[in-house]
Amino acid sequence: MKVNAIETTFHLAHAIKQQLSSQLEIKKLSIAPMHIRVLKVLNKHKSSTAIDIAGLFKRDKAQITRLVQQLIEQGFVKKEPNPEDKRSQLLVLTSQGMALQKSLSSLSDEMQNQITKDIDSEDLDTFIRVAEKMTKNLTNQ
Amino acid sequence: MKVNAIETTFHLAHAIKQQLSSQLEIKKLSIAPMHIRVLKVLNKHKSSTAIDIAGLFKRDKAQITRLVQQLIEQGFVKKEPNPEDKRSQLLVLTSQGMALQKSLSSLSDEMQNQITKDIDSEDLDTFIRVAEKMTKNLTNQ
DNA sequence: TTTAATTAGATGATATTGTCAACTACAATT
DNA sequence: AATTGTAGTTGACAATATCATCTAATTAAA
Repeated sequence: MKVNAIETTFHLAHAIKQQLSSQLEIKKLSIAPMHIRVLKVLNKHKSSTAIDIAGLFKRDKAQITRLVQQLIEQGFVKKEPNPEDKRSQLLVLTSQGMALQKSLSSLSDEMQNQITKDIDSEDLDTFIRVAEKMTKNLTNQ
Repeated sequence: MKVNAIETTFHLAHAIKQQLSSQLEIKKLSIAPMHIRVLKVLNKHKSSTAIDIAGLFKRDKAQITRLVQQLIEQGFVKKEPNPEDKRSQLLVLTSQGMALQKSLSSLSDEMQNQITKDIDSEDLDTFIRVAEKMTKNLTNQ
């Protein structure tokens, strides 16, 4: 039977979201997946702007504005002036945000281990390489 | 640099959705991704019930009720009594639904070709196998 | 250098996807 | 016959996403 890469990807993405939300509930972390991804970016690339994040995730900037607003309301992120451009602001984790990011990062590691269980590392590399190539095939067409 | 299977999957799933919606717009097909997936299932497995679809996609049955209601309103699906259970109904494509499915299926084939371009078939098999294993790792835990 | 075009971000409107709880009607179990 | 379970519906609501429009600031062009 011919199997479909699109359908397979949708299934996997949905399974990840469900497992993530169940793990978040267990750990009493009340935060949505997209917020988690934003925190992760801000932790890795210090001093990103909203546009940087929009570009990274290929999302509309309006969505990023709202995600960031909510993270600020919750006290996980703060804005700092961007010396290079007065239109934009640098987004920085607060100490609360850093603490949350630490918990989220260990949860993410656990999930990563669960997902990749009994998959050999060569196959895993192939999976990543193929997934990235597919993404490229779709966006650079 | 360590790459993350979760993030990679999210990127791919999003790229697929964006490309799909852009292709649908080009082809003047005004239908949402989940509706497409439901039509596809009804085309393949004749006489499915709402619960079958919910199980297949691992979605809440409330969502399936609404997807099906919309497909019925649009004239693509009809309900037929289920002789085996008066609580449920068999969901069947109308002739309009079959016609739409045909267009969607060729669009899906085109996208499948685009996605898998310059990926050798062994790597593609590995991708599918690994993705399915990951999904299993997440759901059967 | 003034004008014109572009860009960063915010905001309103709206669509899609998803879940949970409560309900009805029917089916299966005890 | 009474209880329990299941199929599907409905209401409420959250999360994700995009589009159009606006402002203020920046950059490019005249």
